[in-house]
Amino acid sequence: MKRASKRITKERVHKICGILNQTYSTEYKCYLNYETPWQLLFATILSAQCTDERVNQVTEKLFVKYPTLEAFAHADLKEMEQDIYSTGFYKNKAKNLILCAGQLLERHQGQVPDRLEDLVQLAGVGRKTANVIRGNIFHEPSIVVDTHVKRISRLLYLTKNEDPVKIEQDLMKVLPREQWILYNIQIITHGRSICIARRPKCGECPLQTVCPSCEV
DNA sequence: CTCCCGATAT
DNA sequence: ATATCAGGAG
Repeated sequence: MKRASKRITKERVHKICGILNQTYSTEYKCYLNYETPWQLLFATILSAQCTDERVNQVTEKLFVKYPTLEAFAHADLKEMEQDIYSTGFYKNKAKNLILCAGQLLERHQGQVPDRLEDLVQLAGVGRKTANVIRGNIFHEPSIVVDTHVKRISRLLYLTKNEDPVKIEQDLMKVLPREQWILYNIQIITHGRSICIARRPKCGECPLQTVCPSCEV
Protein backbone atom coordinates (compact mmCIF):
# COMPACT_ATOMS: atom_id res chain seq x y z
CA MET A 1 0.00 0.00 0.00
CA LYS A 2 1.15 3.53 -0.72
CA ARG A 3 2.70 5.15 2.37
CA ALA A 4 0.56 7.92 3.80
CA SER A 5 2.11 11.37 4.05
CA LYS A 6 3.62 12.42 7.37
CA ARG A 7 2.61 16.00 6.79
CA ILE A 8 -0.09 17.49 8.96
CA THR A 9 -2.42 18.75 6.28
CA LYS A 10 -6.03 19.78 6.83
CA GLU A 11 -7.08 17.07 4.43
CA ARG A 12 -5.29 14.28 6.30
CA VAL A 13 -6.53 15.46 9.70
CA HIS A 14 -10.06 15.78 8.32
CA LYS A 15 -9.84 12.25 6.96
CA ILE A 16 -8.56 10.90 10.29
CA CYS A 17 -11.44 12.50 12.19
CA GLY A 18 -13.92 11.34 9.57
CA ILE A 19 -12.76 7.73 9.80
CA LEU A 20 -12.76 7.84 13.60
CA ASN A 21 -16.28 9.26 13.67
CA GLN A 22 -17.48 6.68 11.17
CA THR A 23 -15.78 3.75 12.89
CA TYR A 24 -16.24 4.56 16.56
CA SER A 25 -18.90 6.06 18.78
CA THR A 26 -19.57 9.79 18.62
CA GLU A 27 -21.06 9.75 22.11
CA TYR A 28 -19.34 11.61 24.92
CA LYS A 29 -19.32 8.48 27.03
CA CYS A 30 -16.20 7.29 28.84
CA TYR A 31 -15.56 3.71 29.88
CA LEU A 32 -15.29 4.30 33.60
CA ASN A 33 -18.55 3.69 35.48
CA TYR A 34 -19.76 6.43 37.83
CA GLU A 35 -22.87 8.13 39.18
CA THR A 36 -21.50 11.43 40.46
CA PRO A 37 -18.65 13.77 39.46
CA TRP A 38 -16.51 12.83 42.45
CA GLN A 39 -16.97 9.16 41.57
CA LEU A 40 -15.55 9.77 38.09
CA LEU A 41 -12.69 11.69 39.70
CA PHE A 42 -11.91 8.78 42.02
CA ALA A 43 -12.30 6.17 39.27
CA THR A 44 -9.86 8.17 37.13
CA ILE A 45 -7.36 8.37 39.97
CA LEU A 46 -7.60 4.59 40.28
CA SER A 47 -7.12 4.11 36.54
CA ALA A 48 -3.42 5.00 36.55
CA GLN A 49 -1.54 2.12 34.90
CA CYS A 50 -4.59 -0.10 35.17
CA THR A 51 -7.28 -1.23 32.77
CA ASP A 52 -10.60 0.58 33.14
CA GLU A 53 -12.30 -2.81 33.22
CA ARG A 54 -10.55 -3.61 36.49
CA VAL A 55 -11.24 -0.15 37.86
CA ASN A 56 -14.95 -0.74 37.22
CA GLN A 57 -14.79 -4.06 39.08
CA VAL A 58 -13.24 -2.32 42.08
CA THR A 59 -15.41 0.80 42.10
CA GLU A 60 -18.62 -1.23 41.86
CA LYS A 61 -18.03 -2.41 45.41
CA LEU A 62 -16.03 0.63 46.55
CA PHE A 63 -18.79 3.17 45.91
CA VAL A 64 -21.26 0.99 47.82
CA LYS A 65 -18.97 0.59 50.80
CA TYR A 66 -18.06 4.30 50.76
CA PRO A 67 -21.14 6.08 49.39
CA THR A 68 -20.11 9.65 50.28
CA LEU A 69 -17.06 11.90 50.33
CA GLU A 70 -17.34 11.90 54.13
CA ALA A 71 -17.11 8.11 54.13
CA PHE A 72 -13.92 8.30 52.05
CA ALA A 73 -12.43 11.09 54.14
CA HIS A 74 -12.86 9.11 57.36
CA ALA A 75 -11.95 5.71 55.93
CA ASP A 76 -9.25 3.52 57.42
CA LEU A 77 -6.12 3.66 55.25
CA LYS A 78 -5.14 0.00 55.57
CA GLU A 79 -8.67 -1.13 54.89
CA MET A 80 -8.96 0.98 51.76
CA GLU A 81 -5.60 -0.31 50.56
CA GLN A 82 -7.17 -3.76 50.54
CA ASP A 83 -10.36 -2.48 48.93
CA ILE A 84 -8.47 -1.15 45.90
CA TYR A 85 -5.54 -3.57 45.99
CA SER A 86 -5.98 -5.08 42.53
CA THR A 87 -5.68 -1.74 40.73
CA GLY A 88 -1.96 -1.56 41.61
CA PHE A 89 -0.12 1.36 43.24
CA TYR A 90 -2.62 0.68 45.99
CA LYS A 91 -0.77 2.47 48.79
CA ASN A 92 -0.49 5.74 46.89
CA LYS A 93 -3.99 5.51 45.51
CA ALA A 94 -5.63 4.75 48.86
CA LYS A 95 -3.80 7.63 50.52
CA ASN A 96 -4.75 9.98 47.68
CA LEU A 97 -8.44 9.01 47.68
CA ILE A 98 -8.75 9.71 51.40
CA LEU A 99 -6.79 12.97 51.14
CA CYS A 100 -8.66 14.09 48.05
CA ALA A 101 -12.04 13.46 49.66
CA GLY A 102 -11.04 15.68 52.57
CA GLN A 103 -9.73 18.38 50.24
CA LEU A 104 -12.97 18.40 48.25
CA LEU A 105 -14.95 18.83 51.46
CA GLU A 106 -12.68 21.53 52.91
CA ARG A 107 -11.79 23.56 49.83
CA HIS A 108 -14.76 23.06 47.52
CA GLN A 109 -17.80 22.36 49.69
CA GLY A 110 -17.85 18.75 48.56
CA GLN A 111 -18.08 19.71 44.90
CA VAL A 112 -15.60 18.80 42.16
CA PRO A 113 -14.02 22.05 40.89
CA ASP A 114 -14.06 22.84 37.17
CA ARG A 115 -10.82 24.83 36.93
CA LEU A 116 -7.65 23.01 35.90
CA GLU A 117 -5.61 24.90 38.51
CA ASP A 118 -7.92 23.73 41.29
CA LEU A 119 -8.19 20.16 40.04
CA VAL A 120 -4.44 19.55 39.86
CA GLN A 121 -4.05 20.77 43.45
CA LEU A 122 -6.05 17.75 44.61
CA ALA A 123 -4.20 14.67 45.87
CA GLY A 124 -3.56 12.15 43.13
CA VAL A 125 -4.93 14.45 40.42
CA GLY A 126 -2.56 15.39 37.62
CA ARG A 127 -3.15 17.03 34.28
CA LYS A 128 -4.54 13.94 32.59
CA THR A 129 -7.10 13.23 35.31
CA ALA A 130 -8.04 16.91 35.49
CA ASN A 131 -8.72 17.01 31.76
CA VAL A 132 -10.86 13.87 31.96
CA ILE A 133 -13.03 15.67 34.52
CA ARG A 134 -13.17 18.90 32.53
CA GLY A 135 -14.19 17.04 29.39
CA ASN A 136 -16.61 14.49 30.76
CA ILE A 137 -18.22 16.40 33.65
CA PHE A 138 -18.07 20.03 32.55
CA HIS A 139 -17.98 19.46 28.78
CA GLU A 140 -15.05 21.84 28.45
CA PRO A 141 -13.16 21.10 25.24
CA SER A 142 -9.96 19.49 26.46
CA ILE A 143 -7.34 17.09 25.18
CA VAL A 144 -6.61 14.12 27.41
CA VAL A 145 -3.14 12.72 26.81
CA ASP A 146 -3.05 9.20 28.16
CA THR A 147 -0.88 6.31 27.07
CA HIS A 148 -3.06 5.54 24.02
CA VAL A 149 -3.35 9.13 22.82
CA LYS A 150 0.40 9.60 23.18
CA ARG A 151 1.32 6.41 21.32
CA ILE A 152 -1.19 6.68 18.50
CA SER A 153 -0.86 10.44 17.94
CA ARG A 154 2.83 9.88 17.41
CA LEU A 155 2.20 6.95 15.04
CA LEU A 156 -0.16 9.23 13.09
CA TYR A 157 2.52 11.96 13.08
CA LEU A 158 0.13 14.46 14.63
CA THR A 159 2.92 15.25 17.09
CA LYS A 160 6.62 14.50 17.42
CA ASN A 161 6.78 15.31 21.13
CA GLU A 162 7.09 13.01 24.15
CA ASP A 163 5.95 15.51 26.76
CA PRO A 164 2.19 15.21 27.43
CA VAL A 165 1.75 18.98 27.73
CA LYS A 166 3.41 19.58 24.37
CA ILE A 167 1.38 16.77 22.81
CA GLU A 168 -1.74 18.39 24.22
CA GLN A 169 -0.79 21.71 22.62
CA ASP A 170 0.06 20.07 19.29
CA LEU A 171 -3.27 18.27 19.15
CA MET A 172 -5.18 21.43 20.05
CA LYS A 173 -3.60 23.19 17.08
CA VAL A 174 -4.44 20.37 14.70
CA LEU A 175 -7.78 18.91 15.76
CA PRO A 176 -11.10 20.75 15.44
CA ARG A 177 -12.29 21.90 18.85
CA GLU A 178 -15.49 19.88 18.74
CA GLN A 179 -13.43 16.74 18.18
CA TRP A 180 -11.13 17.09 21.20
CA ILE A 181 -13.04 14.95 23.67
CA LEU A 182 -14.22 12.50 21.04
CA TYR A 183 -10.68 12.02 19.76
CA ASN A 184 -9.58 10.85 23.18
CA ILE A 185 -12.45 8.41 23.63
CA GLN A 186 -12.16 7.06 20.10
CA ILE A 187 -8.37 6.69 20.24
CA ILE A 188 -8.67 4.70 23.45
CA THR A 189 -11.16 2.38 21.77
CA HIS A 190 -8.88 2.15 18.77
CA GLY A 191 -5.83 1.52 20.94
CA ARG A 192 -7.49 -1.34 22.78
CA SER A 193 -8.97 -3.08 19.76
CA ILE A 194 -6.74 -2.37 16.73
CA CYS A 195 -3.67 -0.24 17.42
CA ILE A 196 -2.58 -2.38 20.38
CA ALA A 197 0.76 -1.30 21.82
CA ARG A 198 2.28 -4.77 21.74
CA ARG A 199 1.21 -5.79 18.25
CA PRO A 200 -0.82 -3.32 16.19
CA LYS A 201 -3.31 -4.99 13.85
CA CYS A 202 -2.49 -2.80 10.87
CA GLY A 203 -4.26 -5.25 8.57
CA GLU A 204 -7.58 -4.52 10.28
CA CYS A 205 -7.00 -0.80 10.79
CA PRO A 206 -9.48 1.68 9.31
CA LEU A 207 -6.77 4.38 9.34
CA GLN A 208 -4.50 2.55 6.86
CA THR A 209 -4.77 5.25 4.21
CA VAL A 210 -3.92 8.13 6.56
CA CYS A 211 -1.39 6.56 8.95
CA PRO A 212 2.27 7.03 7.99
CA SER A 213 3.22 4.17 10.34
CA CYS A 214 0.97 1.63 8.63
CA GLU A 215 2.75 -1.73 8.27
CA VAL A 216 0.50 -3.16 5.57
C1' DC B 1 14.91 11.05 36.92
C1' DT B 2 12.90 7.30 40.22
C1' DC B 3 9.41 5.10 42.64
C1' DC B 4 4.87 3.35 43.22
C1' DC B 5 2.71 -1.98 41.89
C1' DG B 6 -1.14 -5.81 40.66
C1' DA B 7 -3.18 -8.27 36.66
C1' DT B 8 -2.99 -9.80 32.12
C1' DA B 9 -1.33 -11.01 27.38
C1' DT B 10 2.40 -12.64 24.68
C1' DA C 1 10.42 -13.14 31.34
C1' DT C 2 8.65 -8.97 29.75
C1' DA C 3 5.60 -5.29 28.11
C1' DT C 4 1.55 -2.89 29.03
C1' DC C 5 -2.55 -0.99 31.28
C1' DA C 6 -7.36 5.99 30.71
C1' DG C 7 -0.43 8.49 35.73
C1' DG C 8 1.14 11.11 39.68
C1' DA C 9 4.42 12.70 43.21
C1' DG C 10 8.97 13.61 45.13
